[in-house]
Amino acid sequence: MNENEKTTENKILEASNTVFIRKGYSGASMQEIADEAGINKALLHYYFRSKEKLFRAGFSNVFSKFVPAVTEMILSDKSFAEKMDLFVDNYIDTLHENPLIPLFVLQELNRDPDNLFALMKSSGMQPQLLIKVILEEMEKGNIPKGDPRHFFINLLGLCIFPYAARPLMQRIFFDNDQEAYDAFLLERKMVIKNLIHKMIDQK
Amino acid sequence: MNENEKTTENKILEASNTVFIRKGYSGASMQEIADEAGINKALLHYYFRSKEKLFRAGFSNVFSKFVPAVTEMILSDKSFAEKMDLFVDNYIDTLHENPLIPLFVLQELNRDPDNLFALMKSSGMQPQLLIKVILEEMEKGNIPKGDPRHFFINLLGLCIFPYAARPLMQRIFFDNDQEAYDAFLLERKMVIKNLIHKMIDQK
DNA sequence: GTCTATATGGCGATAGAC
DNA sequence: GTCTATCGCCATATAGAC
Repeated sequence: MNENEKTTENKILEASNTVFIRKGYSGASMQEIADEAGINKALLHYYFRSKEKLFRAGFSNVFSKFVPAVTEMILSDKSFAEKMDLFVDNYIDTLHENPLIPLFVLQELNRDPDNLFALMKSSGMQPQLLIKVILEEMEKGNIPKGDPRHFFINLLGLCIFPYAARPLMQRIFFDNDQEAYDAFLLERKMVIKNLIHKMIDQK
Repeated sequence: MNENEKTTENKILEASNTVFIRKGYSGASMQEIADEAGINKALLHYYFRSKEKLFRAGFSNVFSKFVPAVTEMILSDKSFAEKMDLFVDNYIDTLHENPLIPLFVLQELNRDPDNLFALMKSSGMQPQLLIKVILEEMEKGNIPKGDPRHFFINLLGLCIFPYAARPLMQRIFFDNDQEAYDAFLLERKMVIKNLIHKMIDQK
């Protein structure tokens, strides 16, 4: 499907995601979204009545991109260590293709947490499943016992932070060299997997 | 100094930080800041000419809160492991007292990275110093060799992420129980220190 | 469905009285 | 220094022609 075959609705949704992610909710304007979509401002309201409704329509789509990495990992019948490797690889790849999403999610998460939480549930994400898997592994003695929530939040922080803080980190540590930072981000797959292995290693 | 003895300028700065941190730059309005400060909108412009200038005046102050944790650590003559412990304890304490700052910084970092970078330098932060310390320890053979930037960004991600993503994490994993999440955040001091020790442990 | 034109309101910023 | 009143602009949203 090329550019001309896209429905107007799809063009709007793509454009709105681009702009909302770039500028945040308050920073984005309907005019800018219309320009990005190559249509008129009034048409946005024809399709999505209000800015808020347009935002929500696009947002669920964005959020759901990160669901497959988790579910694929949980459903696989590999060992726990291999599941973690799979998760990190998938998650970083998805982040790398959608590098602006973390900041976008963090912003929205502050603006309207209830909305975000609702979207997360409707997107089919089930973090409790992962917690359950971790607890089972602890029971089986495969990994050290502890609060699985620390484990999971460690994992997320290690993966997400370098993307959310990219503009600053790239300037501080890489002379604002974009390619060098991209390479660094991909290196992190190995770094994080090694660290996870140390976390689940029994001494 | 009680509420009445504060200068108007100070009241404005406090109010602007509160509102900017709560709503982000675009989301905050001069009217809301004036209300928060208990003064008139025009007075904001009398003291700080523009919204942008008001923002910058308050921001440098906020950012500088995180500098002491780093410098104190670097200047101490303790072992590397102890330095890391010191850093984590100080950093998490500061985050805990200013829990909204991470998100605020991340937002601003996307809106105007150059401004943020300039402020960071003028606040006296010298991340290169930490990199240098880590490299020296690697040379001495005290910690495993590797890219010190991964080490540092791991550290930051582990500390900062749970604060930046708090509204979501608290809902997902703690039934939105604020006290439970606060306790969890403070537990992380130990969790992160243990993890750091595993990172610097030579097998 | 898509456009131009416009209504309506809030925004940042300023003028000027006190 | 502090206020009220207001300017000019741009935001979201709507009306109505085609």
